Amino acid sequence: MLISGYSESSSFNPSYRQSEPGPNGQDRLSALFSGTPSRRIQTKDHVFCEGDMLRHVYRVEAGLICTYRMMPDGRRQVMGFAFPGDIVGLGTGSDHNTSAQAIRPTRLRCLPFAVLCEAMRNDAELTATLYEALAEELRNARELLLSVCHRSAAERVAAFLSALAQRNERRGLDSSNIDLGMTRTDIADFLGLTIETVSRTFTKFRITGLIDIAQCTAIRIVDRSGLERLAAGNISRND
Amino acid sequence: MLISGYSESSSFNPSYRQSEPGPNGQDRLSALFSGTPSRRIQTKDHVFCEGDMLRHVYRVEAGLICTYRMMPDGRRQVMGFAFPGDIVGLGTGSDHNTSAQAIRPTRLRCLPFAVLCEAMRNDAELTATLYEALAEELRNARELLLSVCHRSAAERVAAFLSALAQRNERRGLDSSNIDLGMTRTDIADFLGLTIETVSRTFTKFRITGLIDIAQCTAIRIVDRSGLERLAAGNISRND
DNA sequence: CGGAAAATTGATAGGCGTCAAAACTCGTGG
DNA sequence: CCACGAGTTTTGACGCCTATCAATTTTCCG
Repeated sequence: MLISGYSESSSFNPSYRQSEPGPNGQDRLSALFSGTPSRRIQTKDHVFCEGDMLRHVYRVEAGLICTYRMMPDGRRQVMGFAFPGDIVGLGTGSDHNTSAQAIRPTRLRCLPFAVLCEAMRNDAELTATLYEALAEELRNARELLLSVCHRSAAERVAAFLSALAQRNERRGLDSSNIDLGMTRTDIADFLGLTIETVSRTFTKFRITGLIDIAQCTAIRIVDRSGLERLAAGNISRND
Repeated sequence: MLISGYSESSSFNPSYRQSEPGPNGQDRLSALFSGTPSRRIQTKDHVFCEGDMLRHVYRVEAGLICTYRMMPDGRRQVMGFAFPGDIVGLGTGSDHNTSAQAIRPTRLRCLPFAVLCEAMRNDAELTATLYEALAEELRNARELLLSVCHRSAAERVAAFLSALAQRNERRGLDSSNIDLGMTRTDIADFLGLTIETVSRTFTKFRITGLIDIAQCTAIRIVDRSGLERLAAGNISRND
């Protein structure tokens, strides 16, 4: 399972750009962002809402953003979490089709969409990079769909924790001690479960020795391979 | 709910291309396809498989394609159905991340990916069109995620039938008499249900007067607004 | 310290998956 | 034209997983 839908550096793979190994689109995107003003927002503040006109594209500098959509009946589907380095707001039409909300104090850089469009018009490399970022989004959305549709609660939570561990690993952080940074509600809405089920599953993992829970939001992974086997569906559901 | 993940003409909305109303990228894409050879495949034949190298992009001329991914445990998630006019195979990295299989005799046009890339490198309009097609994919994947995660079986099936009716309507076809063209298994794997549940739901809809089932694959919609209310979740689940 | 929000734990019920069998569809060949 | 058989669909019985409702405990800040 992938956690963040948005362009994470390590996942770029602009395959259809076969030649021209020179300065790549990612660098150019970084360059675009580096000149922009930064903005600080508090926990629960919205970056944008579903239906808002698309004016800016954002890059998370610090903090944590979650993107979500609401159902007519008031339920919420979290689409992904954007960690520092991730880009939020790409790939919509003229309007945002998700809402984006900070779930802890966050610093963002804001790139006007018009500037990005103008740059894309003159820079095929940059366009290719954004195209790939979007393709990555799509892969993540499909991955999430698979996770949520065809997995038990335990498998979903295990996959979620594994993904966080992998993420920390890629970033050179501690892959055993995970700071969730989000509430049970956020996790539940991401995994298509209820907070009670998420909580019970955490407890079960603690009892079976897969994890340790120091505080609600600080998880220590004790048996990583066990967690990954469970996530992959290789363990009976009544474990 | 949207049925086909892929670029359907009516859904294009290249918002970030603000100027240049001239010949648009869609026309250019059509032009690219019109020179390609066409290929006929039979029901159950694969167009490509998950993990295959990305060599071609396809446009469905006639028939019906379904794209899907497999879970490690053998379960299948249908990602979408591609009807005539839809494009299949976009937006992956260097490999396909879904499989695509004909579920009835189908005719395709095959555009070599290298040709498309070359064209994109020289044609910002075309690139913009493909970018939008990808964004549309992403919207559809998210829509499907919402459908599948937070809706009851009846709501999902109702949404599915409504979407088919809307699709027929947009195409100027009969919006009441729907030819599914797919098996219960395909529908079940798309909606994240079992074939038994799909079948039972169809039966319940027939009994409650929402639909008529002439043959397994030929559905007549009797109470369209009822179906749409149900799809929207506005009716109690024990209806 | 105090109060609100979040998390945990428990009891219960119901929807949907699973297993099983019967009915139906449709293409093939006699 | 009818019969046959494989594949698909329908129907039924049953049980499990998870949502729901409810109460308590813990966490987090002011």
